[in-house]
Amino acid sequence: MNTHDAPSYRTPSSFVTFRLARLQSSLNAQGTALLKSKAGLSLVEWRLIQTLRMFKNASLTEIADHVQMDKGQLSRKIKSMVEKGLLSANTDKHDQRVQHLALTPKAEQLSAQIMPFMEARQQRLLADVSPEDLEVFYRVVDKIEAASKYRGVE
Amino acid sequence: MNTHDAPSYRTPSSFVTFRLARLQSSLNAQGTALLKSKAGLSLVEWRLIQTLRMFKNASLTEIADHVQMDKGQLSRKIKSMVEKGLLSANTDKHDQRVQHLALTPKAEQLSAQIMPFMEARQQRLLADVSPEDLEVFYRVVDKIEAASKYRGVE
DNA sequence: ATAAACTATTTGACCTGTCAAATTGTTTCA
DNA sequence: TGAAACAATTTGACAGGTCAAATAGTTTAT
Repeated sequence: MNTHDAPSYRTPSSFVTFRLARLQSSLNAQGTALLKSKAGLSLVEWRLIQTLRMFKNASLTEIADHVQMDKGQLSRKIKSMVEKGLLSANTDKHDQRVQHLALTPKAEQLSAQIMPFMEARQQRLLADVSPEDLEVFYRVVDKIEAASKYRGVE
Repeated sequence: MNTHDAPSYRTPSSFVTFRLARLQSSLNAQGTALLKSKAGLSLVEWRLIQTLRMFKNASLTEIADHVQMDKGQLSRKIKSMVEKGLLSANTDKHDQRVQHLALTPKAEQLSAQIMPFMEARQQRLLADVSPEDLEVFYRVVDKIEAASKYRGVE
């Protein structure tokens, strides 16, 4: 139907960033579909729930640090999750600006209900990866992430 | 300032997907900043330019396949890039639905101008990664990506 | 005590990503 | 041929992401 020219020099996917972007896009789609079908949650909601399961009573700013998410987005999302009955917020005694957030029983229960599916998914994703390779993989991810903080000055 | 409870069981970042999402978010921010400062391009524009440098005269659908991008988004983006003078489109002789897209000289020139910075960036990102580790890394990325196509049926 | 500096959160504006339906052109096949 | 099936692209609606400015509360330093 069409004839592409042969790759003249560097292909887009020889950029790590291209590969990772494509991977991420595919993972997002899979995660979104799974969460929606199993629990009617969005990926962001799932992430917040897991983060709060781990860092109990965290504030918006603390969550933002952990999940690397925009505070504006977070503010709105938290609001909607409180309205949906997934999160409860109560004001810090000493600093009235900060709200400590916690999961409601409803959210805890939803989380417990989906967790098996999400863990099964993780295992499927890594099914063919040996422990040694996985270790290398994480190490490389860490290195790339560290380098991605750099903002060039040249 | 606050006391987190100790991680009770599984931390969010023990999910590969969390780690990758965070990495991606950081890479996006870096790439966006670099492209904006060096050439006033968005990440998506850069990606399209590179894709068209590689697959000359590709159509929207072909590009969508390569970069794994939504056709709707692509349609709008292409339109705006044509308006900006970055892309030229001409209709296929045999099928009037398809437009073959190509870079304008302006886009070629912009691309050449930024390429050194983008390549330098890639090298910085991978500076501390040995070739062997990188190979393992890419293999794992491929495996995860393959597994991410799966849509569970349970 | 109080103005200035700082911090947490919210809000507004705007761009990107995703899904589904609509539109337009092409092919198949009775 | 011409209706049905198909394919490429566009459009609409809406969630997610990013940036910057606004708001509200707290701390610091005089």
